[in-house]
Amino acid sequence: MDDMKKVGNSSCSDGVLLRMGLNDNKAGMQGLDKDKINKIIMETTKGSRFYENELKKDQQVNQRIEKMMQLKEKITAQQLLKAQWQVDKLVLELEQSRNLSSTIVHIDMDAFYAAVEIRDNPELKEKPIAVGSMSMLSTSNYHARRFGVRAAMPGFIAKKLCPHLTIVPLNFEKYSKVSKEVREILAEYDPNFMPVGLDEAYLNIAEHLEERLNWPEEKRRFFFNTESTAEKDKADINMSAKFNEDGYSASPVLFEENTPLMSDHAEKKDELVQNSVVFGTNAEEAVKEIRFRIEQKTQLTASAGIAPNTMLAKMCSDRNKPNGQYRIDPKRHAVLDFLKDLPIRKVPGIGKVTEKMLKALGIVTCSELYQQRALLSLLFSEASWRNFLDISLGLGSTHLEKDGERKSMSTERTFSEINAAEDQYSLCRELCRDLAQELQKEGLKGKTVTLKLKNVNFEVKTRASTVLSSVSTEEEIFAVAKDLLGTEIDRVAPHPLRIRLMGVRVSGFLSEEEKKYQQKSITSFLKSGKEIGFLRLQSRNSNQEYFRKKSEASFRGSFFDKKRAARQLNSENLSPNETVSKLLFHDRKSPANFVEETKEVTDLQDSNVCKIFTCPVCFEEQSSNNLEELNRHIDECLNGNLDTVEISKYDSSRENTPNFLPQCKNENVDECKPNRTDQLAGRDQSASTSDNPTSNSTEKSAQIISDKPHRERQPSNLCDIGSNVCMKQCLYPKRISQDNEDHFEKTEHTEETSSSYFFEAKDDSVLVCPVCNSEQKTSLLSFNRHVDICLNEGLVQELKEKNYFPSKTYHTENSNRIGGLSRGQQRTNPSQGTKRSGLTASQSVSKKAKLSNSKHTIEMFFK
DNA sequence: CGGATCGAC
DNA sequence: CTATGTCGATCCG
Repeated sequence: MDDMKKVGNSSCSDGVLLRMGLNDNKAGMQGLDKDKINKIIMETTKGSRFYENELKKDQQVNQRIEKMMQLKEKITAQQLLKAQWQVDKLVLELEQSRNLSSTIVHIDMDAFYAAVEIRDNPELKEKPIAVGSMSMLSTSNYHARRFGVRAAMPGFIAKKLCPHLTIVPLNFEKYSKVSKEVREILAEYDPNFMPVGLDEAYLNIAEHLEERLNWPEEKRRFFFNTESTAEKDKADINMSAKFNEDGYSASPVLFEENTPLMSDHAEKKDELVQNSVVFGTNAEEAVKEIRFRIEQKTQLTASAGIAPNTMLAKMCSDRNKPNGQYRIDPKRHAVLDFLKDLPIRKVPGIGKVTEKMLKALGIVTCSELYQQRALLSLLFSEASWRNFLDISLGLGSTHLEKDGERKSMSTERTFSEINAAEDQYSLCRELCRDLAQELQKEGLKGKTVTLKLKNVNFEVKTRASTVLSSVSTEEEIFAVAKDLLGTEIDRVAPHPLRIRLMGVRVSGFLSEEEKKYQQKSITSFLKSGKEIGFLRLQSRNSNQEYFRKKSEASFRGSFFDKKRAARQLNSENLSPNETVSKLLFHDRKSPANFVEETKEVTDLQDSNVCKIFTCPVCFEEQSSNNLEELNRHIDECLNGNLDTVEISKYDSSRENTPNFLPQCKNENVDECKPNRTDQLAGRDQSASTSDNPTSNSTEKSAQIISDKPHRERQPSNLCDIGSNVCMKQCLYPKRISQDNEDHFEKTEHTEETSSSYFFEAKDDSVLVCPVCNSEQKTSLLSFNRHVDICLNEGLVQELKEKNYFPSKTYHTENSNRIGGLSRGQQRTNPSQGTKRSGLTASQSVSKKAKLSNSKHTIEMFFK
């Protein structure tokens, strides 16, 4: 059987090979052709747990696509027409607000980590190298890429592709240092530039260009670095050659807004002789200057893109990589020309999945994306199709936003299987400790703790819990996380939880306001208590009891999880001494503590000291100094008013989604969408609707638009014009700089990541199954599976019987509520069977469980 | 709010 | 043997 499979596998790979194009060994001895790369990857990957999971994910995407296609079938011509009309109305508006006046530059260091390592160890030059570890690579040099060695590929596979590959371990400190050097240069051109990771940055050089116009030549002259090793000399020569070329290669200055003075170019040649170079005043020259200076300073090359907005600039920097640059003129037609045949995958934000879904609709290039705009508006969410529209029109951010406040902080680790609960708890605690440390560095406290688990089958789960009082210390976080972990352990009991990754995240941070409030109210509150002269005589027991009472009454019981008691008992399978006591009674500073204090104070009812109290729940000052009343108030707050608190916080922290579409008023036309009419009919009651009760005619709509001619386009990204634009903030790095734990490497991906190296057959060739001879229009991945299945008819039958091809029917079994989601079957509509394309993990657990005839449900999952 | 997914680096 | 870590956004229930 095993042999059979092996035969099947290799014949499958060969089949793929044969159909995928026959250009053998174009790269000659120096590399591998696509077929060989795919074959090797396939061979080393097949059968692994990872691979199986990839298959599953692939299937899920296929189901999403299927669902989308079904939706598409139901769309009537009329609906499409109406959508077209509406979208085009929006297009007009967007077009009107097109802003071409910014000059955005995207700088991207070439193969950054690899380049740094090569620079520091010339031995590596000319060799294929990658940076990372045997389990994961961050980047590779261009030589290695010819062998198919790419970022986000595990090292051991890379080694098979390229046995001579040298893998250099990561050295973040070094990269950071180089990055800093580069940033020093960038800051001269735009003090507000926006770094992205260590190797990329956006600049808005509009101001610089203006000033630059008046700069004397000497200010634009830069010298070659002369103190040199042999290598460096060589580099310099190459450099000057390159810039010489670039500098004089008929640059399209004709349509430049900032046309350089004639003299700029004329003198350059002479200056070169003197070991220096003078750059012109236009954007391209300025960017060449930046790249030149970067190379002189760091011996590393960068690529750059220049365009009217960030999206375009980024795509431009990709164009002439490595060590090149490209500019899109700030003209509408230039933008559209650039996009015309550009594959959507090149667009930042369009990843593997979106690409595949759009491809199913026949959309590959940006112009096709535009052509299908009406259809897309019916098939995708509003955020999505608006984004698509922006893309196809070449619209993007024309200014660089400061990083907003961070929204979450997390840490996670991958390890070889851990299945002992005890180890899992201590690991969890460790993660909480690290996280707490980082949180405190930034003075953050959050209300939501999320636990992330990945089992040995690579299935990822997250479990979150939001508490009332914010957490920030190890103990506080762990108090929440351990419960989440506990529930997951219970869930699979008596089988062990077999995990390969655990992570902890804290989110829902308090705003500055809230922090101050909390601080003030707590301290004043406690101070009040102290002045009353309260004594600590509470026994732990009574605390616990009070605690439980409160929790039962409190909002959803979310904070004081009902399961706490159960968990207390359950955790005795851990080392009793340490764990139980630590798990349960450590939280002197945990949220619980607050309640304790509350009780202590409020218990002292007969005290008669005059003080103003601030309620720790609603933060309101209490007019009464009567402790009994205060006590009652707090009780009320804890019981009833929580909703109010929650809501007000919700309101203040959430922006409303702006809706730019004029109201969909055409009731006489059929529903705009099969399913989501709500999204077309905007919630935005913009003036236009009142002015134009029936915005049916095109003239009317044109009217609407000209009424507010230069209305700033509100970008789909809400932050763009957010209220915090004015907040002058320094750029603080969001990344946790973690330098501990050498066996848990932290990697960073800088280029061509996207994990798309995995079976991505970019070619469009139709795959024909060598067994059943049918054309397979699926991905290589699915194709592979198909052939496997074909090779074994019996298996096919069996799978069919077990309903493995879920295109038809299977129902949720509420008995398998793995995710803790109580999803009853209030829906009896049979068509619901089709509605389950977006399988959640828990759902797919039930699916799998069903497959196995419910013999085992969860066990097999964590097997 | 919680959970999953996507996408970026 | 051996398939990352961190973050934001979005969608759905």
